[in-house]
Amino acid sequence: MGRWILHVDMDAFYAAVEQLDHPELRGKPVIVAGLGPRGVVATASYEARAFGVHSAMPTAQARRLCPHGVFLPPRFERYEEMAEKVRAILRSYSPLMEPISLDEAFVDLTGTELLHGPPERVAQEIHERIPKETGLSCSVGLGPNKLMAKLASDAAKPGGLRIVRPEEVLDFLAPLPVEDLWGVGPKTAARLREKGIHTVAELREVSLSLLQSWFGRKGGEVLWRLSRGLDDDPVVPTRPAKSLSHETTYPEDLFDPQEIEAEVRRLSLLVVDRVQAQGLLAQTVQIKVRFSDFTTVTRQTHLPEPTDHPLLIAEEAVGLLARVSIPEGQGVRLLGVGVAELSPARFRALPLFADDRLGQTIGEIRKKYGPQALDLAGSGQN
DNA sequence: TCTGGGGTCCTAGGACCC
DNA sequence: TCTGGGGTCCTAGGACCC
Repeated sequence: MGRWILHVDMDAFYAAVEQLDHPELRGKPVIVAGLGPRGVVATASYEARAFGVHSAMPTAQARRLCPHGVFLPPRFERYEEMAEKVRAILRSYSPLMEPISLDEAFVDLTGTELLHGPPERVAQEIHERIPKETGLSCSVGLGPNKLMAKLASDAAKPGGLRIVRPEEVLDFLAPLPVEDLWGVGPKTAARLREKGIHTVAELREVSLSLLQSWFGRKGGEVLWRLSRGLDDDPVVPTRPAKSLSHETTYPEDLFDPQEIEAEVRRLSLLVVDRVQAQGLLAQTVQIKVRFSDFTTVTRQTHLPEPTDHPLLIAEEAVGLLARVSIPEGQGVRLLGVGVAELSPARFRALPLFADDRLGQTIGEIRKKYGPQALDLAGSGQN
């Protein structure tokens, strides 16, 4: 049976929320960005895009392009609030609603016809309701799968609605540049371009076996299917997180080994706070170090048993740090700490030492009094 | 004033085993 | 005194997404 998948993409979401909350900013170039020396643009309003500003661009560059722009730091709690409003609207049409980020979501409308009418009409209704009820503009795409729904909403941007019916898929895809396909990024696009392949129509001419010889068994097959609009990825409302991490890019590179170690402990505790808050245990600890020249290394270790113990995890992270040799003359630009192999804490194994409640206690104190209440030796300010 | 932060997935290569 | 051939597990790196 054919599926109907809808994709909603909020237009310039963070900037639009700022313009909603601050009416005097409407019609002006608004740029939500990291404001530090190494910040990047999260979202530029369409007025700012006219100056060439776009997401992921260094804020410094955006300031040069758009000196009169209004630069604001992100207010994620507020965006989350508005995202939830949008999600509530979407959920009223199907329980199969999958948020992709704060500003995007898929809805599986297959089989909702008896309840809500034909998917084409539902798409129109959603497209009208979201601006009416939230004050924010959105683009809506409807297609036979996630791939086509997303490409349809891309084509509808900004503020439009686009429906791609199954029989229209191949013609719709044909003229698109390959990098429009989900999963084809700059590297893959460049490799395809070298081979003279620029559009999806051209990609479709390449045999499966040739694609596989270029991009591996799996990668080749994915490209082959994408170019034909084939995608059976299901809409999944919630998936358990597979990893949790915190990372920081420092305004200036770090050189002092003690400071670097203290930062790794600090990040570890931030991660553990989240692990405990979500009632999880982790069995893998990983760190990430980026040097002045932007080269990045990672180290990870598998623990003998799952844990949410702040000291244990922090010590593991510091141990991983010791396995990283910082190249001559390089400072540390970014540090990250993460955990993976997560499991629910209700399956916690009996503690090795019955009276070791220290880890729990640290977590409880930090929860009650905030992360500064109890830092590990060496991670304080001094 | 070059390049965020939080994720997912895939692959290559070495260790190890039979 | 080069070279087996799987299979699996683990780690590090990289591509990609928003």
